[in-house]
Amino acid sequence: MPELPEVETIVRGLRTVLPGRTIVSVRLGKTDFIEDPPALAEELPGRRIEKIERMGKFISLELSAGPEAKNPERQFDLIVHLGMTGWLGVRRPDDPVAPHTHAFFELENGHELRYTDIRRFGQIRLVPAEGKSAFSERLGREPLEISAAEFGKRLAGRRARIKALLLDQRVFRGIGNIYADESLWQARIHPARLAARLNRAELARLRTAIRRVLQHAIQDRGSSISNFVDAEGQPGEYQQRHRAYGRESKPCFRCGTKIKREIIAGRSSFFCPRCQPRPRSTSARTRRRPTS
DNA sequence: AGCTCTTCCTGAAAGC
DNA sequence: TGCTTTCAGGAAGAGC
Repeated sequence: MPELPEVETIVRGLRTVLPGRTIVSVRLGKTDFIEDPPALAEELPGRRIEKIERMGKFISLELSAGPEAKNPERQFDLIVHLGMTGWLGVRRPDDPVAPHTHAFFELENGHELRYTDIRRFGQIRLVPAEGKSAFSERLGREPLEISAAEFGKRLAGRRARIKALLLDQRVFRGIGNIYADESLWQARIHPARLAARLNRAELARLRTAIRRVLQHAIQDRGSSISNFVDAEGQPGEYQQRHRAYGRESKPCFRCGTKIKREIIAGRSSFFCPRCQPRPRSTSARTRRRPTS
C-alpha cells in the first residue's frame, strides 16, 4: 500500500539522517524478496549514502565507494520497494527490533538502517550505475511533474480502463489503488471508463485531481492503512480525508449517494455511482469479434 | 492490446 | 469459543 505519498514521506524522513552515513556491515533475515542477497553483504560495506531519491514507489539510495569498499571502481544504487507492508528507517542498535525486520544496515555512526516487511512483497536490489537509467526508463512519468500535454498523450488511444492505466507503473509511476480511486472521485470519472474515451476536459480534471490528491496526501504524511508509519514511526493522516477508498456504503461527500465498491481492473475500486457515471459500453461487456 | 488468473506472504476478519 | 477460510494487495508472468 505505500504509494507515492507514503514513499515520499519515508524518503523525506531518511533525508534528514542518512546522507553522509557510511554502511559498515549488513545483516539479513529472510531474503526471498532480495534480488541478490550475497551481493548486499559483499558490496555495501564501505559505501557512503550520498543522495536519496524517490522513483515512483521505489526508494533509491545513491552510494559512493569509500576506501573500504570491495570494488571501489563500481558504483551502485541500493533500491528499495516497500511493497504492501514495507518500512525503512533508522534506529539505534538497542532499540527493539520490530517483528519481520529482515535487513539491517549498520552505519558508521553506530545507528542502523532497518527494513521491516510483514508480507515481504517489497524488494531490495543493488543496481549498478550503468543499469540505473534502464531501471528508471521502465517506469512512466512522475504524476506530479507531467505536463497536461504529456498526460493526455500517455492515455491517448488506450482502450484499457482508466483505473488499470493509473495503476500501471509503466504509464505513470507512483499511483496505487488508494490514490487512483481518490483522484477518480475528485475528477468525477468512473474507474471503468476507457482512457481513449475521456475528453479533453476530463483529462484535464483528472490530471489536476491526481496532483491535488497526491500533494495533499504528502502534506498529511500519507495514509496510514495497514500499519503504515513514516521513517520516524509516526502514522500519516490522509486516511481521514479519503473520499472514496474504503468508504463502501457511506455517503458521497458531494452528493450523499452511497459509495459503491466493485472489482475493476482486478482491484477493489470505490466510487460514487452518481458523481462518477458508469460508461455504457464497457459495463455491458458487449465485446464482439467480427466473424471470420 | 488488454483482460483474468495465479503466485508470492501474513494477519485481520468473517464464517461456521 | 475456537478453528478454518477468505481476503487484501504491488508486481510480474502465464494464458487467452
